[in-house]
Amino acid sequence: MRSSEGGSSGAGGGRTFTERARRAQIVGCAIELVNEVGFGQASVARIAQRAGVAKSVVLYHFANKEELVRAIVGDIFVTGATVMLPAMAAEETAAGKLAAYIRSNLAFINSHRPESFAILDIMTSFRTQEGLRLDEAASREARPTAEMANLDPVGIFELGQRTGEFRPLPAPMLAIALRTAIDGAVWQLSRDPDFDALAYGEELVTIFDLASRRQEP
Amino acid sequence: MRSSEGGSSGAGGGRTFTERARRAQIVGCAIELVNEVGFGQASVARIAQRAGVAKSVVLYHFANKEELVRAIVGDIFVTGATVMLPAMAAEETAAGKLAAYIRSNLAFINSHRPESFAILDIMTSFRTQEGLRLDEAASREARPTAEMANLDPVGIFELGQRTGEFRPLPAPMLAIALRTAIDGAVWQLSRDPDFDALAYGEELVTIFDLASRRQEP
Amino acid sequence: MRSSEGGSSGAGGGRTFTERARRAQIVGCAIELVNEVGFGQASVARIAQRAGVAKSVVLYHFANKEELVRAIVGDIFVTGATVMLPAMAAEETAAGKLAAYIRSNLAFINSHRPESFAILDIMTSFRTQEGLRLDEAASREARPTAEMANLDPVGIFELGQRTGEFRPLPAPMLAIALRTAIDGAVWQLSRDPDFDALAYGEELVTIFDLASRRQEP
Amino acid sequence: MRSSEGGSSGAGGGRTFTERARRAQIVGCAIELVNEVGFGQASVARIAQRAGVAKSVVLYHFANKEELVRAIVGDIFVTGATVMLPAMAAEETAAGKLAAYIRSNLAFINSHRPESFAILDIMTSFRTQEGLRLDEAASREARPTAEMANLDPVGIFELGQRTGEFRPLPAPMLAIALRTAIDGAVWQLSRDPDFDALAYGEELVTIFDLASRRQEP
DNA sequence: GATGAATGAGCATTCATTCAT
DNA sequence: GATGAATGAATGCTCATTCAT
Repeated sequence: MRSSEGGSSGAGGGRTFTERARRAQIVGCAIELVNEVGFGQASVARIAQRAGVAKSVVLYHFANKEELVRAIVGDIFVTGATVMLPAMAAEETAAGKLAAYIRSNLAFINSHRPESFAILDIMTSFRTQEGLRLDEAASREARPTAEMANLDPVGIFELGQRTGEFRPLPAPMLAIALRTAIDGAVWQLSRDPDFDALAYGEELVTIFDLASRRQEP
Repeated sequence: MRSSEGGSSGAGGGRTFTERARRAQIVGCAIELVNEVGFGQASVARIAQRAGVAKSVVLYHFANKEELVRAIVGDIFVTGATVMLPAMAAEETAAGKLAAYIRSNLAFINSHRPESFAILDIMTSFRTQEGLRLDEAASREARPTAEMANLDPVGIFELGQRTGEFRPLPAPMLAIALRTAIDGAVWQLSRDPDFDALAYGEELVTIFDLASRRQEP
Repeated sequence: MRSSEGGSSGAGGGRTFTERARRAQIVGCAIELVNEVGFGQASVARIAQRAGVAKSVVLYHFANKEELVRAIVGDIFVTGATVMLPAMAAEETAAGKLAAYIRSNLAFINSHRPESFAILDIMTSFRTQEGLRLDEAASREARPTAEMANLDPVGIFELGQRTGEFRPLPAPMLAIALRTAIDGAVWQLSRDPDFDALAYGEELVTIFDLASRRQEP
Repeated sequence: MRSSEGGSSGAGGGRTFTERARRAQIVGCAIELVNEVGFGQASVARIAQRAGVAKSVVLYHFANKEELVRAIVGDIFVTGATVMLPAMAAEETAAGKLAAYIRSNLAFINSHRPESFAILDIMTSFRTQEGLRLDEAASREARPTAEMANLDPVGIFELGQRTGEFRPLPAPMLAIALRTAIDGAVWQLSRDPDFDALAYGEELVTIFDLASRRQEP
């Protein structure tokens, strides 16, 4: 019997080597599959088939499909945060952090396309057994998935206002606009693999710089 | 036997009054349901149940589920275009059209929340039998769904550059950023019904005005 | 879409002829199967197979397995009550009703063996989704399944005491002893088809007559 | 490799202390679980979980689930016989043995409720791989499980007739009625924990005394 | 002694779809 | 126009069992 605990934190949390390897393999195959056929068509059976294991193996390692989905999302968020948080921390000004946020996010998207497509699909398609989307469920669970919280750019806009770098602006709204504009790269990339995501990132840096910085008289 | 033709164009295209009414009723119920439980859980059976008709009635009026989905999306796009296109046409400058595009789009989202939630869900979740998303399928079908095309803001940015109103900018990228930033309102609204979508619209007007207009020296 | 309502009362309650026929056929096959392999092995698939229909047909007519089980049990109880209640009503004395209860019950068991075996198996094996046995669930449902209540012999023992026919006795305990002693015929019959259930009934009449009637000094 | 032999006789038959302890622990947990969720829901996995061991440990100690079930039933029967047989042997008359049989059986039921519930559930629900109930399988196996045989009250009724204590009566039928009436206490107790099983036993003593003893003219 | 890993068969249930009426 | 009936494929999940370590 395996497939309990659930958490995505704590490097492997007591799992054996074999288990960690299998879990990683299954998560990887699931991401690829979601990518190719969409989350709606990514059944446990097809995931198992793609991983070359029996369907029951998947459910041996993940208590149910929801756990698998959470593992996928957790994995990707952690990977993303690992890239983005240091990049942001390296900057001191709000404008610097903002640009670092955008650039590191788009670099991640560009180099982790399957993961990015998968997470966008899962976030809109997947519902927990209680009918909630994953982010809604997460916010109801007290443990607000530190990674998700830290990846919300609202803090940057608030900082910029406190320091006077930015014009007076509604930080939460700019955060929403920025986050979804970034998602636009994922959307576009999944339709056009030749889309230049990094250039798009630079354009977003320009847009949000122009849109947020204090106007010189 | 009914349920052929399929197209969403032409006011009811030869359909009887009863038929048009039934189709509208079913489409309406489907939108409500997608809204409540997500597209993944919106089966033909549940849609029929909600409409108070037999499951087979739904498939009498729509050849298959894909046709129903196309009807839903077509319906909403037409409704949206009916509001947005005149608003844009009433403006002469690119900046005016841009503001009108954003404001009319957010007004539509704000007053047609179920439709907006549904379309966002369908666009990411639904795949045709060949495995394509609806917009991908539409662009492959030569008939590129006039409405969809007209609602792409890329033309506005191109216009603004031709007239010199806007700074030199990559129009397609700004179009992506704008479209997805607008979608951000739908996302947020579906999590927080008290979100002020119109104020968000005004902020987007500000952001994209700052971000696109020619800088005065 | 079928398979709603649920109740076993009201002769066919609005169902079409075809539906009533299919339901009856499926219930019949289920009884036979429970009889042969035990309730634990009586899966929906095997029931359908035995009925010569697709598995989904069973679940088209019964919302889920629990509904099917309830239909089976309800059916048998109604049939049993139809035989037993008039037999008891025809007697005036408590002793007469008691003998009629036992004889009609054993006559029913003897002539409806598969049904009797099935109901005994279901009553001990089956649990509702909440983990309750069927009789426990029924008593929690306010609607205490009139048939079940009327088939409880406790009233007879109470009557006999009020009329003075019977010795002072704890009616509920005698009712339990009687009901389970009658079940003994089902148990025995399922092991030895040659067991003389009617003679056993006569012996039970003797036992419970001797055990309950007022002792002459 | 362990888990062969199978028999429930012989005090632990060559097993080590650890092994006997583990088997006893698993059997105990299985009884508790059957008690709580019913035999149908008592999977090997859940039994192992409750015992705090790996699923494979259960199947290391018992060749398969059937062996575990046999061990459970054997255990309980032995325990029951240990109480009941001496109680009966202490009496000389058939009436005395009869009363002792009933009283000791109900005392056992009252003080070993989980065991009693479990055995009733298993006896009706469980089928061997050949589709037989456990008692049917036992009688086909020549080795008729001494305990089971000795716990059949038919001998008492036969004795009572030979000695003239009892009226002419069909001993096997009274045995069936008595055994199942006793089971009635288990049934009732599992629905109502406050049921007075010992008083019920006294009532059964009365009933079967009245029902079997030779009538004085 | 004990267990982690794997597996295939089976489970109840849901699905979009077909078709005769 | 509408529907009841039926269906096969697929869904997520549980099961007892095997086996190498």
